[in-house]
Amino acid sequence: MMSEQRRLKILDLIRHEGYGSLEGLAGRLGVSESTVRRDASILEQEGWLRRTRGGVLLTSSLPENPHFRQHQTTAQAQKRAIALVAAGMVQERETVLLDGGSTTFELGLQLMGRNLQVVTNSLPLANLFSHSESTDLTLAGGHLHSRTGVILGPLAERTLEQIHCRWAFLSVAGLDAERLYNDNQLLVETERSMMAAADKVVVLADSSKFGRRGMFPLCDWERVHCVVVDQGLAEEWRSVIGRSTELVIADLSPELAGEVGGAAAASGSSVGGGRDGNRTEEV
Amino acid sequence: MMSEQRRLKILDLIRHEGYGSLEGLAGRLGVSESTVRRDASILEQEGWLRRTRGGVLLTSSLPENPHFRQHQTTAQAQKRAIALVAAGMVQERETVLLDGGSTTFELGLQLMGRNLQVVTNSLPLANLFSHSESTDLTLAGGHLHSRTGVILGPLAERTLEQIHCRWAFLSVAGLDAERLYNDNQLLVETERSMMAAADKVVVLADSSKFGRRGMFPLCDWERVHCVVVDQGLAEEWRSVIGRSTELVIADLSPELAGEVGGAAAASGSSVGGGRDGNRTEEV
DNA sequence: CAGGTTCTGCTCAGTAACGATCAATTTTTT
DNA sequence: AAAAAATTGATCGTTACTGAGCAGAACCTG
Repeated sequence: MMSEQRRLKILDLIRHEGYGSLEGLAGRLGVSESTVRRDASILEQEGWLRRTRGGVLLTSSLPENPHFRQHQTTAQAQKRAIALVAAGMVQERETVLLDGGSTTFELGLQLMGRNLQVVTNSLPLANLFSHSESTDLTLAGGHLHSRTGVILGPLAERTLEQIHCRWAFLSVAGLDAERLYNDNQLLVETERSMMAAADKVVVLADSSKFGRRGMFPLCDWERVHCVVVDQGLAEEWRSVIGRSTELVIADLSPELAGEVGGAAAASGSSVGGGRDGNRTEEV
Repeated sequence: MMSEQRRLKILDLIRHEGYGSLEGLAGRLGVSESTVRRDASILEQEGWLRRTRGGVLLTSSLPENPHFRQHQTTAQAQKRAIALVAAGMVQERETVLLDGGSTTFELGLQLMGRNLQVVTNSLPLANLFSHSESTDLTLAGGHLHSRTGVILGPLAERTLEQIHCRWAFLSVAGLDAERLYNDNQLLVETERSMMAAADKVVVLADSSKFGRRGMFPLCDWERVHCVVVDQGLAEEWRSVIGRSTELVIADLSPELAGEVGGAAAASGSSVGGGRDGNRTEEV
């Protein structure tokens, strides 16, 4: 039996019950307990589940789609933590605009199966939602940037002009005290259209992005209502973000990871922002 | 020659389960494990699947799509014959508009690797070309019809209004002596936009579609420059098609069925059409 | 708090799978 | 028809995964 497939099966097995004992899993999978223990450690590192004594606990709601487990990067767990918080902001039947990028893809995974209207310019995200019964999907038209799988250009902007959403979740290549950046001219233009189309603009950025600048400036902080970042963010940055932007830290602490249902909301802690910040979200 | 087909078959085989062991695939394909291992590496490089120890996993970027499922059914062979003829019409560096549907998907397979600008409203086709270096891809925006993987609606039409192509290859649900039909209102509207955007409108229809009517009329024959059909077409139909439309029969001669590369041109024989037909294509 | 039990991380040897290589075969070109 | 190229399958040394065993830590239980 293949290890990767077995790990998928472990996730599948605990999806419904939310918990699985090491012994039980070993029996059901036909492998030794050592192996399950090892798998559990790996899956925990990747942020899929949390180990408890004698078993494992699901941390995030998993999509039905069996092909969701992408190549695992070290930053994957952080990205998932960010995605969990962001998913908690969104309420049923709202409209959500999703940018391309690995973190927004994680958010897509968390949003699967919910009753939403999703708009995206990302081909991987479109594939993710393409079979979903509960989620309505609208795709931006335009030129496909083949390396990243993102649709860009004037046509995409034209599409986005026709649309209004409650939320826009964006990726960036970097951000500093003044503004945000991305590395592709067309992408920047398209993202501006996204920001114009949404009530609330949320930027998803892992902590490594802070202090890094991209080739093209995207916008100033005033345009961004909220930025979600992992707990790796250095202290000095927590006060730097402009006063109109709320800063949300997505911790990956154990007791919070235990929250199983879609209600992963409470796992973020708002720390930044100024007196007049947009604190409307119950994060 | 054989290898490319075998790789397609590997994708086909793992599409159902989402994974496949090297050993099992080798057995089912009747080749050695070494060969499967090589194929798997190639397919992984192309982004179709992910290798794991002992087997392969389908990549999330390629959703289960029904067009692959039909192995070598007779319908499949006919569709491929039609696609081969259609692919032969297109010259390098031209612009091609591809509708959704199983036959146009086959055409997409035939066009892979060629130097073209492709426009489509089909998610499966977008995925097909998304890895391609040689083909530029533009996607129509709009609402994704999840059952068929096709993008429809006013937004798509808005996108298509901005575009002009040399060729439009369309699918239909049925056609009779007067006009062509499809079964979805939105699809019909979108296809009309496609027809308006192209110099040459080519309909790909296997012979079973003739005499069948769909729910919504699409257009009359005057709007269609060419229709490609398999050799199963009954004699009585060959003279019925309107005089402005060229009828091309795609024969399924053995040596042609093997032709995979682009140069499948000579396999069609033009028989229908009237005195003033659009005979510009060298089929 | 003591004692027993369970669980854990770790090491280690056996095994299965891997990539690289090369000869045999088929296909294509000259 | 001969030469060249590509493809295939077998072999081999290396790598990665697996399961068992073991010492110590964590968890009841009285």
